[in-house]
This record gives sequence, structure tokens and C-alpha cells, in this order.
Amino acid sequence: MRLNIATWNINSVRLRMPIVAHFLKKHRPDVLCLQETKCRDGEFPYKRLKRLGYTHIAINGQKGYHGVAIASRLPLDTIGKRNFCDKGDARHLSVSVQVGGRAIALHNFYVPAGGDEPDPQINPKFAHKLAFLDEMSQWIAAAKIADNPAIMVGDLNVAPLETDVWSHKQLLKVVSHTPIEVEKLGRVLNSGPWVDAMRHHVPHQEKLYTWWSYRSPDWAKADKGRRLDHVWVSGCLQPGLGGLRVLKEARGWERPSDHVPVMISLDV
DNA sequence: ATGGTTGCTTGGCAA
Repeated sequence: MRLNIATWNINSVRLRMPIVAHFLKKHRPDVLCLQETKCRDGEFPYKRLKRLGYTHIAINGQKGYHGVAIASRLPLDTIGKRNFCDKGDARHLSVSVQVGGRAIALHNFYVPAGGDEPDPQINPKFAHKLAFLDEMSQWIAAAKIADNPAIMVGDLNVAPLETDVWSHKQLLKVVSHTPIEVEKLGRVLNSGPWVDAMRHHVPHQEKLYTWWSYRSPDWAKADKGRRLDHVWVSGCLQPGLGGLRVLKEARGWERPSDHVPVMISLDV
């Protein structure tokens, strides 16, 4: 059985429901993980998603900020919503997906962006980001999450490789690509036998982006992107890794998110 | 060095 999973930072799910529907009709992933839904659970567009065939829905919403959700054509059971850093932010949601008589854990994350100043002493948002990444690695290791069939996706807000940004040198002091963040994300990757599924398909020498700023008048021409969105699978799922698609064209859709969908397929 | 855009809301903050 082949499982297709998509992850997309949607930057307001209500505003962007037309392009979410377009994406689902065209690509039909089995499961769609969303970040930055920016609405309360009661305001989430359940009905539209159910009509599109995504009848199994799990949400961790919040008014105006953050918010993660998982919409699926396959049965889901919610596992949890971890309250990272005791902040009460809706930044994590985990479910168990029933596929081919097997249960696979799926974790959906929205890591704090971290503000502009890459100094935790003077920027509390950056300190929060670093603490969040530390808690991720400690918790994932302690709970041995990657020792069982597991997938983690989301906007991790860190571009770890030199080829994950348009200019390694020019972004060394820009939040998302600073050495401390890259090191801490590396520790999360080492919190278990994880495989970076996107880089499993695309050589490290090759540029790969999932986000282009709104502040660029011609994002496609400038192409100053970053790979902020990630898909990792536990080692036991690696043999099943199939295709990868980063839907760059979605950045050019009407009223786009600044992130594009990332899709992977997996034989389970 | 700075400003550039967008969303949630209607005054700034967050990204």
C-alpha cells in the first residue's frame, strides 16, 4: 500500500481554502498536514474538507496565530497535542494513521519563527525557538518516537544545509540559517533514527526551497528561497520511500501562501 | 543599512 502525505504552511486556512481545494482535487494526497491555520477549532473549514473526501480531521487551533491540522482520507486517531515550552501555543499535533492494517504515528509541527535578531539574550522570540528545538530533541528521544513507524512533518523554520538557502554566506546571521539553529535542528534529527526524506531524494549539492518571502516583488525571478518545511521518516520506513514533490508552482497561485506544499509517497 | 509584503484586525504585532 502506498501512502501519500503532504505538508503545507497555509498562512490562514480560511483565506486560502480555494487553493487548498484546488490542490486536493489535483493531487489527492491521502493525508494533508497544515500549519499556521490561524483559526479556532470551531472556525476550521471542516465541511469543505469533508466534501472533498477528507473526512478524518484532527485540529489543534488557536485564534489568530499558529494552529496545526491534519485532514485525511484514511482513518485517524488523535494521539496528542504537546504544549511545548508551556506557552499554550498550538504548534504540535500527533495522530495515528491506519493504513494497510498498520498504524503509523504522524507528527505535525510548527516551530516558532524566532523573530529578527539572532541573539537569545536580547530577543525572547529567538530564545523561545531555541528552547522549543531543545524540547523537541529531548522529548522525541525520551519517548523513542522514531523507534517505531513514524513520520514527522512541518514548518520547522530552519534551513539546515548550505543548499537549503539562496546564499549560505548572506544568511549566516539571518534567523532560520544561523549555526546555533542548524546545530539544534541537527540534534532533533539525531533524537532517533530519522531520515530526512526530502534530501533522501535530492542530492545535498542541489538547491531546494519550500518558502519564498512575500517581500520580494518578483519572487520567481529573484528565487531567494529557503527550505523551511521538512518531512522526516523513521528508519524502519526508509525502504518504502518513494517520490518527492515540492510544488513550487503553488507559490504563483492566486493569493498564495509564502510556503508551497511538499508531498512524499511511501510504501507501507 | 534598510525596507520590502501579508494576515489578523483596525493598531500594531508576527512572520
